[in-house]
Amino acid sequence: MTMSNTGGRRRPPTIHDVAREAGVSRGTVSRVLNGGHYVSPSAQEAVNAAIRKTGYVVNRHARSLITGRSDSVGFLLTEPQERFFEDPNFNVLLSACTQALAAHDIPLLLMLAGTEDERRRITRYITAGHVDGVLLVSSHSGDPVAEQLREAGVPLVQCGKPMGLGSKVSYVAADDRDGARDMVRHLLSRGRRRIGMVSGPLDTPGGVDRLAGYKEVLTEAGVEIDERLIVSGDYSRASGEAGCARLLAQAPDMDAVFVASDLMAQGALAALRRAGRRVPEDVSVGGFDDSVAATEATPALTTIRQPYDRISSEMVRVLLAQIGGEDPAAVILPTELVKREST
Amino acid sequence: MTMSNTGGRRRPPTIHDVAREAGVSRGTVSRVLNGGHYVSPSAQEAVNAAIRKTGYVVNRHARSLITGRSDSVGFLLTEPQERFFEDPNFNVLLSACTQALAAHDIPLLLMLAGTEDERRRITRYITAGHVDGVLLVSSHSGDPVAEQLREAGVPLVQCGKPMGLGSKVSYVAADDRDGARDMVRHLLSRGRRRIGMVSGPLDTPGGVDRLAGYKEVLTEAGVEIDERLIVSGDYSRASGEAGCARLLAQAPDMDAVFVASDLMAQGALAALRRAGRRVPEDVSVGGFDDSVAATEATPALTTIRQPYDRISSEMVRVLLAQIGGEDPAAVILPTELVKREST
DNA sequence: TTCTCTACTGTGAACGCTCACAGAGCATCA
DNA sequence: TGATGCTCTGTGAGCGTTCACAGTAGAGAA
Repeated sequence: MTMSNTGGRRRPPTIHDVAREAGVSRGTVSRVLNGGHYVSPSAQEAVNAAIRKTGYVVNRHARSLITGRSDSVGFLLTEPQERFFEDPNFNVLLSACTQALAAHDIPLLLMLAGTEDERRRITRYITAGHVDGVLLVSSHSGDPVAEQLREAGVPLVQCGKPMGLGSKVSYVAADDRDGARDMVRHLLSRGRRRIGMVSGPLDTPGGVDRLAGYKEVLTEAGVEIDERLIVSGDYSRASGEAGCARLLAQAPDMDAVFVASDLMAQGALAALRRAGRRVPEDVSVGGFDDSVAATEATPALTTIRQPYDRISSEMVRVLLAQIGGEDPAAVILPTELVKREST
Repeated sequence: MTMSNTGGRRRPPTIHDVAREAGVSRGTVSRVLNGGHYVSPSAQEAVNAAIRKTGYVVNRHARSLITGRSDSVGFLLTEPQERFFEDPNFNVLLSACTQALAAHDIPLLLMLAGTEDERRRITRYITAGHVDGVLLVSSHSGDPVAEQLREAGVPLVQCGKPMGLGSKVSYVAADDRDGARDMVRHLLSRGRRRIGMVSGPLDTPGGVDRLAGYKEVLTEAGVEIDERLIVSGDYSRASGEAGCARLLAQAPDMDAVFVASDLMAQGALAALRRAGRRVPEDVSVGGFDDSVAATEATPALTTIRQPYDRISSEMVRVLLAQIGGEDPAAVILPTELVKREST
């Protein structure tokens, strides 16, 4: 009669139906559902059979209403959206986080805070308790959203080291400084001495730390730091191109350049090509990330691999621990030099 | 005393608190929350003031428990994950869908069905009613997940035309055939006659339709269809490179090639470069999608713009309509020729 | 006046689950 | 033997909403 055109979903079985089917009470079914402690093996078995038979799936809304947990997690991106489109790393991160959460049966809610309006709406949504915790991607410093969430006591794990170190916030990051050291040592081992650097934004720890590693190794090796060999970009391809062009203008004798992201390195390759420099014969190029941009570039980029899969799983691990009541934690993961054609 | 280290969230205000504050009953508050019909202006005003004062946010779990709706939507990707990493279009689609839903205050749950196991879990999650509807990205034919969801009566909108046309399922797609026609006409207008094609997979409507458009225009123009000028790829960069190399081997006199995706076109450019052909002097290259891959390519690609932002907003519109009880609908959106350096 | 209709408001009962509690059965120990 | 523990089970209450229903007040018609 009232069969709707959408196919007419029928009322799904409740815990009551399962209890009746198994010949036990709601309480027992609930106990089986939540770990099965204090349940006799026979009841356990009967309930599981009843669940299979009825096709029962727990109603998360009802559960959340009473537990106060939502059993869901937000993935919040406060970067400008274009970066999301452009940077292949976000995809890996997002995908790996989704999968890591799925293993715990926790859905991921994607939240994009582009405009001020969205930012406000999302903050309200989160602080209202509609997610248990937040995975935050925001490399820029002084993110007001992060601060607000922290104040509201929302479990939070940031991807990448946050700028204000005073605040006790969880984060998972690759060892930027050490990665940079490896790359510059590698360039030195190739006989390069006039090594340029296109760093990331200097209001981000990633930008600062990679530059610090670069300077550290050069100083160790007795190579003079030349400020004309240093510029900074914003991780976009275009800024890599512009930055490298500037380096070439300021220091025409540059024989290598360490670029703080693969995407910027792609841009740098374009600038070098336009300037008629051969890579790696005239100028070696080193990237950072080991994203698909590195393998797609011509020539393929030597780069520093950031273990995004491990970063993702650690972010999820730390977040769930924090939701479980543990203290915030910082995790730094090792990077790896990946040699390809550009050096 | 029991202040937890997470900062101690306090109990959020309920509809009851708002009612007390406003001096009205729960029912009145609820009515204000849901459209405000049959509420006096004075009560309306009092309730809104109370909401602002208490910082009340509706508890979605409680609401969902009684309405049966979850007020959330799943974004389901059944493609192999690598495509997700590689193809910039997915980002645009995902991001635009998230934003379009956000405008309706509906969160998006990201669901990646890579393995068989995940597929099963996700299907159960969806059919249990934990989302009101699903935005599905799956260009390949005979997707068992789609079929299962359709049978379960879950509102569903697919991105791209589905293969089995018999089944009544909503979809939003660009006009592939017409886009292909525009591109081939454009190549003809550049004086090209030996026009090759690297199509998409021929078990997808996109693959079939773009090839059909290609053949149609050539036939109209009186140009003979030469099967040696036609190969098919899988939309990946690598397959574009391999496909174009094969075309060059089979038909060395090829003077243009229409490649069914920008990513494949990037590969084709690489193959042409390696073969020593200049683009566009010796061979014109046309892509499809107008993704960032098109502007990043050297030379920048002439391509067919798919209106992904409109596709996204239409997908959301159609899905919400279907959740609201309307019949499934198909939407075909026009494409646009974008001329750049490669032709 | 009385009756009807409309605009508005309050109340109790759900929704499906978890949790605290009480209590039953059984073994162990003084 | 009774007290004490342990394992296991059922029951009622309640989470924060919405919804159906009943009911009130005022305007207009009979």
